[in-house]
Amino acid sequence: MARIAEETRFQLQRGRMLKAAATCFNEKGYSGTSLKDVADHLGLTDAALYYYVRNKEELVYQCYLRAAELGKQAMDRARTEGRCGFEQAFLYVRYHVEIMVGDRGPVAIMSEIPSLKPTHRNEILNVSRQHSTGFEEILAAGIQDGSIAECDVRMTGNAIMGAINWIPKWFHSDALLAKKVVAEFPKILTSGLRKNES
Amino acid sequence: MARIAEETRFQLQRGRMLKAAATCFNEKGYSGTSLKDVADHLGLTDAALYYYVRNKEELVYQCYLRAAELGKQAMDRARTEGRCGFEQAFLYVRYHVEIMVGDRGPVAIMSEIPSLKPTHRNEILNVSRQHSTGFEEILAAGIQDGSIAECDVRMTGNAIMGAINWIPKWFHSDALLAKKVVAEFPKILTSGLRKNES
DNA sequence: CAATAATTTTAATCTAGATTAAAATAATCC
DNA sequence: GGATTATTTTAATCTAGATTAAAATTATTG
Repeated sequence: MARIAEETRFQLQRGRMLKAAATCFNEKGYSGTSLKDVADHLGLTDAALYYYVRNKEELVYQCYLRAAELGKQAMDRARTEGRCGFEQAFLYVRYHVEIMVGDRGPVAIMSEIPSLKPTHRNEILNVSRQHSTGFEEILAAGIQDGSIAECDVRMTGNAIMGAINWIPKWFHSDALLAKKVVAEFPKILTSGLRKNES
Repeated sequence: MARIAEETRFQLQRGRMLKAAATCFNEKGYSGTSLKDVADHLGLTDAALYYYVRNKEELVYQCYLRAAELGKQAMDRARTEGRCGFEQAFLYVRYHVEIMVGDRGPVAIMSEIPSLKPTHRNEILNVSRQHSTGFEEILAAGIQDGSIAECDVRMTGNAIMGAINWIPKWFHSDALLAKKVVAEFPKILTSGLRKNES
């Protein structure tokens, strides 16, 4: 029964569903998107979604999990490739932004974490915390290696990641604008980190 | 019938209600907060809220309007007091952040603009657009007067305001942390704007 | 092609929570 | 203190949209 092929098909649809859901949630808000809205994007019936997900809560959860995964990928890559703290921070912004405005997106804004069921909520919160901590470590490393000026890594991390997380609020699939964002955001968000040579 | 006093009372309760609603929306998410949740914060019954607001949609709308107003106040003040573009940008961040973490808050994150009814949605979108434009003008003025380095004002505005708007996501009423945020955020968010004396 | 498994639809329910109307309480004023 | 107005509660509805079960369809496999 072609296990591999079947799983691929299933997972493909599921992936499409998560993208459609993220699009809807970002554009129409959580309360504004019904399962029918998501299903319409896929040419399916709302009931069909239940084949892929237990309920709406799980749909949201999966969207957030995907968002977290993509963010982690960006950070891992940046850590591998960057040769100093500053470079890692710069690349992280670069790669994460690239994901948010690129074809792998859209990435769902995590507006509804509180209404996830406890297990899911905790998992998402943990992953998010790890992600924040990871970025703070990059900043701290940069201060150590002299590539980043002294700063409050916690606040700086919050500021930079907030700017990134907010992107879906004003960006909606536009290739030209996407280029601009990728070109500008990394510069803008890290130019303040540079060690001042005064 | 003491018009003035009565209106004061009404408006006081209404103001408390908006704060309570903003708190709930930010902490429990939109779908996660029922009118009963908001009412509980005030020691009232859910039905009582209908004396102050036509329905839930209008409650959200009022919260957003209040958020927009507070943001505008911060910007107006910064424009008046700042002596150059950079100073205005710095003060705007300062004052807006002060509001978001201070006693006049909390400020509701605008997650559900799409589910507002058209008139309300458009009004909020207009005000937001004006606000963004206002900040971009400050940046442009700073570039003109030489206090801010050349940059893409649109992207820079999006980055800085995104970082500010995201604050309620991780900040929850904590006086000590609030002090830190007010001390750090303005520096962090504007240090990249400075004209490089190289 | 028959059989089995995977996917989707149809057609009902089911439900939390928003909303409403009327009654009750509290405040204010002369 | 009695009358009038403001505020809140009680006790029903009402509803969009989530959920479910069973049937129909489509794909896959030997």
